Amino acid sequence: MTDFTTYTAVQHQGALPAIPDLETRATGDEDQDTRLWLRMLSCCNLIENEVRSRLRTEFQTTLPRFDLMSQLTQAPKGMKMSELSRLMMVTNGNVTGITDQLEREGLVERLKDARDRRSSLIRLTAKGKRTYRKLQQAHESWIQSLLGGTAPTTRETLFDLLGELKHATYARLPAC
Amino acid sequence: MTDFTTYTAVQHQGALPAIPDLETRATGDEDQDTRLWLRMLSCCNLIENEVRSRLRTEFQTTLPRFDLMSQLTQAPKGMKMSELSRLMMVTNGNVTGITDQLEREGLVERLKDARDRRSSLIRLTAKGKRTYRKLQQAHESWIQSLLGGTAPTTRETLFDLLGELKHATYARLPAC
DNA sequence: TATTGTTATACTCTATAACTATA
DNA sequence: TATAGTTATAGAGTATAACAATA
Repeated sequence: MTDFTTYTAVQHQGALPAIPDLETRATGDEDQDTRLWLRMLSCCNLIENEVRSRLRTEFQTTLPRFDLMSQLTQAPKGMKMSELSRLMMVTNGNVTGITDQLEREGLVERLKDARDRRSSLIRLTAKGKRTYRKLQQAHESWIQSLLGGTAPTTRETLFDLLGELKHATYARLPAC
Repeated sequence: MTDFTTYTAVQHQGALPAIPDLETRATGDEDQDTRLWLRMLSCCNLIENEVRSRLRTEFQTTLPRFDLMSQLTQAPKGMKMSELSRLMMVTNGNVTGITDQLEREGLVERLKDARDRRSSLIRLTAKGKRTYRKLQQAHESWIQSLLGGTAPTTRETLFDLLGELKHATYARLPAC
């Protein structure tokens, strides 16, 4: 094993350009699982960084805020904080913080749950729905322009195989 | 289009368990690119959250610090800050901050570049190399246990297709 | 003038833990 | 006792911008 030969350099020699990212740290002797992981991570980071940057500069918002609003579109009657916390995989305290921001801007509202006075239900306001629609459309066009270079068969196969991988991985998380 | 039917629920009905994550926000009417993106993102987040958590609890460190050390293993004679910044895709100021932390702990050292006195070269110390080796071994075993449930043919195909996607996406980034 | 790296600042996200109110 | 949500705290990462030293 040579610790200092980059995997990227080996694979791309004379053909494809080297991409500066996480994957360049692969050294050629990783096991196959690690190579797959680093490659998937670098794909995600390329896109995620771009999306975060555009959400910030074009809409003055963030991915977690977009995510929270997105979750709420599926619960027109409102969603409990604890449910949001579970779906977003962050702690209750963090959901409170993000909700506070969105509430101050009039994008979501807290409703009292009559059946359990400890709980509140969060839902999008009319303004929040309008705002989300714009965000979602912009997001979709960004993704299309970033991924549009991928062949449809590649995309479909990837989608299916990532589904397999996701479920295999999920089942192996200690928390499950 | 129905805005409130979750894609996850539709796809998994009666077969696979619903996984609480970003992908649950898909509503069934996204275009194929967006569906692929959300699925890839949720795969990454499942693994990344687990890795971040274990780096913190088991090694009191973080992914960017691990990443920086990892980049340095490929430059035994040292790497410039600006090169690190480019590879890690973060700003110079942030590389300075992470380097400061690692230097305080004796894991990396700054060397003066005789040819350009503005620059410094960063490299792993002996202690840093030992620490990195432990981290890398733990990381590899975590990934193997998380991805080990994936069939080898699935893994190989994913690896190749993600390579395609990565290069197609990279070419479409505005910054390029 | 441009580049390398540092410093300062402000902000978001995150985890942890203590706390209140309710069940 | 347990649960839902809030608050407080501390820390990390990030972007932006001003700055010094050097090229």
